[in-house]
Formats: sequence, structure tokens, C-alpha cells
Amino acid sequence: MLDPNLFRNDLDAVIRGLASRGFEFDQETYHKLDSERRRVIQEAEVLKAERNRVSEEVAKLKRAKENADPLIAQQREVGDQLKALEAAEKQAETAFRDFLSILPNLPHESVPIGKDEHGNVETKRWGTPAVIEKPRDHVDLGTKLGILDLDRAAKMSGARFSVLKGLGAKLERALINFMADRQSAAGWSEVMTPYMVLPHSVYGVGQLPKFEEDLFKTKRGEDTLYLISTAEVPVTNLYREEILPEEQLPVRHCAFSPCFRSEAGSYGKDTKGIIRQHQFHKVELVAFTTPQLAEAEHEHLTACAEAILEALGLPYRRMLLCTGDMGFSSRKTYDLEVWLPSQNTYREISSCSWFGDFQARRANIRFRPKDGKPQFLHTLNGSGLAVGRTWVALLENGQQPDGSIKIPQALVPYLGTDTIR
RNA sequence: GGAGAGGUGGCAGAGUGGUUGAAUGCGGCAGUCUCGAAAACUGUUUAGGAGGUAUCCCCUCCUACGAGGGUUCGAAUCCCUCCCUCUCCGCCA
Repeated sequence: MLDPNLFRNDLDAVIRGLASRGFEFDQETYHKLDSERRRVIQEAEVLKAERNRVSEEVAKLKRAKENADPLIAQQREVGDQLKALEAAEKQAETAFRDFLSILPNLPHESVPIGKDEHGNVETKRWGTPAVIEKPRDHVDLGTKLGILDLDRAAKMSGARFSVLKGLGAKLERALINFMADRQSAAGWSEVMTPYMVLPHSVYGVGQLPKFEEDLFKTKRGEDTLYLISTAEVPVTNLYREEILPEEQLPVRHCAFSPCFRSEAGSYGKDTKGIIRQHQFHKVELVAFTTPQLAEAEHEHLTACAEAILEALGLPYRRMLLCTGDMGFSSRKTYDLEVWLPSQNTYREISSCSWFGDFQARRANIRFRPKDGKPQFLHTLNGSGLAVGRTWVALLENGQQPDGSIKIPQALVPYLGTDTIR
């Protein structure tokens, strides 16, 4: 949610910012909804003030044991009027909020303008891809090694699921522990949270109301519960409706979780292998901090994600996403892309975003400055990393001519072997 | 699943229809005292919204005592529904 004051103080900047992401701001509707809302609020408040004043007089009369009947009769009418007005007020308020809630965040000034992923800018490259003769892909490698079984996964759950076996399963676990250990050691305090959340939690991070079709949905009695698409959802909501003391910031959490995505509308994309799954694992980094520290925190968070790739010796590059390719809630995003020999290109393995106060305003997460009023804090998060895709990258980059996989030193203590064969 | 208790300000905890946005205590902040600190004393201390003035100092009004409805001229206080927490019993990885 954008700051309502922005619309009053600098409407042009809002319009320009939204336009840069390809979003056309409907000014006419905005003005209509805003003025209607204000009109109704004012009307209702005048009436309520009147009611409160007369009620007090009634109280005085009653206490003095005098007759208050004429006043009471007069008040009845006011009550009826108010009932109608309050309904109108609620409706106007809801309409206004609904309108605001589908507006994406405004890009930071450092974000390049662009229409789609072609506008993204590479800002860093690390590592040198090994020269591999006729590289095989992870499906080929994994299946032959007997550690990946896509056919049997399809038998029980359909497309976009996988079964890992033997050292494949252990590699997944090893990576989870490796990542969580590293990030905890780097100061990201570990949390484990629910994998099902109420709608307001999803709304808080900006995935509702616009992206409902991407989520798996389930029921508990009358309640709707969503399966989380990322640990960002529960972890960000850890502090909803709270005011954190400034000296506590930044608050940094890492969280392992499975992630569930219906991948609606992505048919045909990344169909091969386990790049795009309905269910995958991720170690997520989430930070809460002040507006002043947020930009530096974004760099820090991204560096912590990169540290995992570097520890595993996986070549990658960092992309600064352009306005047209950023997520709905994001103000600025770096994607980390890992080298995949079989595709002869870099593929996304982490996305590190700075949300400004966009999520905090939706979820009502604030901090109290040392002296002053509470204000919305800034939230950030990034994958540190996506486990399944790291699994893929390790197989493909570590493949040997004989089809075995060389495991990076740092991971050996977790996996218990330096080679999968 | 059964029975009971309860949800009030940063915390503890009063308050059963009329200046209660909320007593009291603790904590926090400021001051007095002190070389300084502690203690003691004094004062102060919720948030959101609309408007005014103006820009962030202030003023007026509205809203909020788990959430949503209802009763009433008027609700933290009465009624209904839901949510959550705690205790006991049952069941259970």
C-alpha cells in the first residue's frame, strides 16, 4: 500500500512512478473515491459530535433528576440518520482501500526503467563456469544416478512434483542445514513458522488481492487458509500490528520452509526438470529496519545470499531488475542467477527485494524512533537460497565425465561424502 | 470432543449503562536534590482518522477497552455470534 499522503503532496510523482512500471493510474476514479470518502466522514463526524454533546446534557439532567425526555426524543432521529451514514462511511472507506490496494509499489530512483526482463542490468559477475564437454542436465544426471525420480512423482501428484532418493534426498537436507547454519551464523536469527496462513497475512505482503490464483488454498471450517508461497509471508507477519523499538532494528530472521505455488499461467515455462515446482524448499532471509538503514540492508541481505553461492563455488551474476520486471510490492530487486551448464546460461536462484514501507503499511508494522511518533518501518527479504535450484546447480556444475557429481568442500560435512556416484 | 475462567494503555491491574481514553502500581521520559548515581519528591507518558492553522509545533472533532453485530438518547460496562488465551477431563504424533 502506498502512503496516502503521497497522493496529496506529490500526485505527479505517483503517476510517473506507476507509469514507469507500466501501470496506468486512474486519476479520475481516485479523486472520486477520495472526495466521496472525505465527504461522508465529515458529515458523519459532525453528526456524532452533535450526538455526543446532547448525550452529555442528558446525563447532566438525569444526574440532577430533571426531565430529559424532550432531548431523548430528539436524539432518536439523530441515531437513525447516523446508522445510514455509518454504512455509507464504511462503504466509501472500503472502496477507497480496495482501489489503493491494487496499486504496485513505486520504484526506487536507482531502478532502471524498462518494459520486461530485457531491461534488467547485470551489476556483478562471480566465478568462472567450468568448461564441460556436452554438459548433461540435472534430470539426466539425477535420474541415472538414481537420486531423482520424476516419473514416480507424477504418478502420485501429477506434474511439477519430484521425488528425491538416497543421496539426492540427503543432498536436499544437507543444503537446507548448510544454508540455515550459515545464515544463522551471519546474524539471521532462525525461525520456524506455520506453512498455512490466514488471508490477512497474505494481503500484508501484497500477494492478495491481486495474485490469488498463484496460491494454493484450503479450508478450516469457515476460514480460508493459504499454503505459503514463501516463508516471507509468515515471517513478515511475525510483527504485524506491532511497534518495535528503534534500538532493536534491524531485526533479521532466516527461515527454512517448503513453498507452494500453483504456477497458474506458467504452463510451458521451465517444464523440464525441477526448476519450477508446485512445492519446493527455500531458506528465506527477512529483515525489518528503519528507512535510513534500509538501502544498506538491501545490499547486506543480497551479499548474504551471494555468500552461499560463493561458499558452494557456484558461478553467478547479480541482476538489477528494471521497473517492468519487478514484483508488485517491491521498490528495488536484485535477482541472483546461477550458471546452468546444460542451458548455457544463468538462471534465477534468489530474489532479494526492498519493499520500503509498502508491506509494513499493509501489515501495520511500525517502529518507535528514539524520540517521536511511531512510523512504518521498511521490510526486505530474499532467498538465501532456493534449495531445489541449488540442488540442480550443484549437479550440473559438479558433473564429471563419468556422470558422477563432485561436491564442494563446504558441503561435505553435511552430506558425508565428496562425490555422488 | 466435554467442563470452567478470562481477553482493558509498554507491563500489571481497577472499572457492570452517563465528563472513564480509562483509577492505581510498575516501567519510560523530564525536573528537583547530588560531584555523579541510587533513593525520595514533582510533573509527564496510547494510537488511528477528518478538519483547521500550518507544514510537521499546536488547536477542534471523530474512532478504538480481542473482532463483528445488536439493545439504548448514551456501552469498556447489557445481549448475540466469532476468534484467541488459560485450567481441568478425554483423545493423540
